[in-house]
Amino acid sequence: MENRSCSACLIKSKAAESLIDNELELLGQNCVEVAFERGETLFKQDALSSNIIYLQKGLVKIIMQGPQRKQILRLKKAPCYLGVPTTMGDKINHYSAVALEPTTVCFIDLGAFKSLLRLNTEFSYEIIVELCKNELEQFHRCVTLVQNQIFGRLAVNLLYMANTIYHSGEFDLPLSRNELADLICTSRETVSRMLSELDQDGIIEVNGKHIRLIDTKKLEEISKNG
DNA sequence: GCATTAACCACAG
DNA sequence: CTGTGGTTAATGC
Repeated sequence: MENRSCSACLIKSKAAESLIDNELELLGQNCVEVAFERGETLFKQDALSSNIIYLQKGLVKIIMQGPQRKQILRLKKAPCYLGVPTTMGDKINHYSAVALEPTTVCFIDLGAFKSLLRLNTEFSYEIIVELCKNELEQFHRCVTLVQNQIFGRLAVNLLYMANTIYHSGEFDLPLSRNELADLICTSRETVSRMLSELDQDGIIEVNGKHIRLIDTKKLEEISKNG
């Protein structure tokens, strides 16, 4: 197997920035880079997991099969780590990850990852920070989903895509209406209706998957009150 | 009661 | 895969 030269990598994680030469070597010997197309599964719920995944480039959806239906837990954009909780926390994956656009990831051997956590405290620290930020985001998402009405939930997620994922008020939805419904816990019909209603009210412009935010102020209001 | 919200069903592009 | 219309159940004045 060809060794990765992680030291030369230009898209190192913040944690990996703090690794020294021989640690990067260890990482390089124990990781593999893989490219995925849109729709391909990076890892699957219920499968044995023995890798930590570093999402180098791209966008994925994290999904969990519930008792009733599929739930989209959240979208994750590179660069970030995936599967730390599900790989460290149990033998099998508790959720799946599917690419939403061409995506590049590094599969890191769990043993090597654990070694790095022990060897380099700065590395561990950065991993903990990332995990904590994730947990906070999840808590907020949870409260939004439970307490906001659907307009509010939709608005929050449109703003998230514009601000955090695409850094633009104009973007193409990476999800179908159905998936968007799975993300904000509603039905696909309701998503369709709400999008056209926001369009009619001149708050956003909808053209199939293409979205343009027009009245961001209003949308923010809806995201807080609706 | 009456209005609102949102799910479910059916059917058409 | 989407959009729309009708129906219905739950909840709140």
